[in-house]
Amino acid sequence: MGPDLLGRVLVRRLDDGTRLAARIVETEAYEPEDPASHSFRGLTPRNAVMFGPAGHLYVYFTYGMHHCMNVVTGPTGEGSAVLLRAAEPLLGIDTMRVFRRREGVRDLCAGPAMLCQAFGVERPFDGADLVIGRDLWIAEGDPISAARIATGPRIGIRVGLEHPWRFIVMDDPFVSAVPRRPKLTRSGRTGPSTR
DNA sequence: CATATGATCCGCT
DNA sequence: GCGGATCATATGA
Repeated sequence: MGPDLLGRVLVRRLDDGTRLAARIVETEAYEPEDPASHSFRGLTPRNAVMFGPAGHLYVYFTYGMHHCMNVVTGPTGEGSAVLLRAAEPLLGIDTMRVFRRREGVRDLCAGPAMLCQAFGVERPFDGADLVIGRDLWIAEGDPISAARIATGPRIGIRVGLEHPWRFIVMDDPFVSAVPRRPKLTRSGRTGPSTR
């Protein structure tokens, strides 16, 4: 499901009618048996939406200032979701600039928290139904062939690194920054070098 | 009640 | 490349 969201388009309609849209180029999958997943330790008020039906949005707040959004994927009761990490801005770019307080198009949606900020998605959207939603939904977009999808370790976690569940569109300039170097010894590269 | 921690970003070096 | 910002959430006393 993680790779299936690549190429699809996240769309938001603001109250004033303004439309925001961005093409998803980077995702990460989180499964219930995976210690890095918020669902790993069972259902809590915070992660309850993860255990609900697929197609809904799980929004969480972290680091005291950032929001991130996930698309729930598994059946009710399972606790699976896909984190939306980066996207290519398509519509409403000027509005995104205001929300983000950044000018560069590449600085608008190049990270999970940036994406949320660019779309104005915060806790109130937790549990939103993306299938029938009129304010936030996901359009089909253009599918990405498997040959153009690269995988690698997920970012910003300290457990579950054995699962290569980060999915990116190969050579796409809108993917988020490469992770903090795990620990370089001399020279050489680490992680999925995609830029 | 108290405290530790984080699926991050940004500014400064 | 590093560390600060900044607080909801979960967990233990």
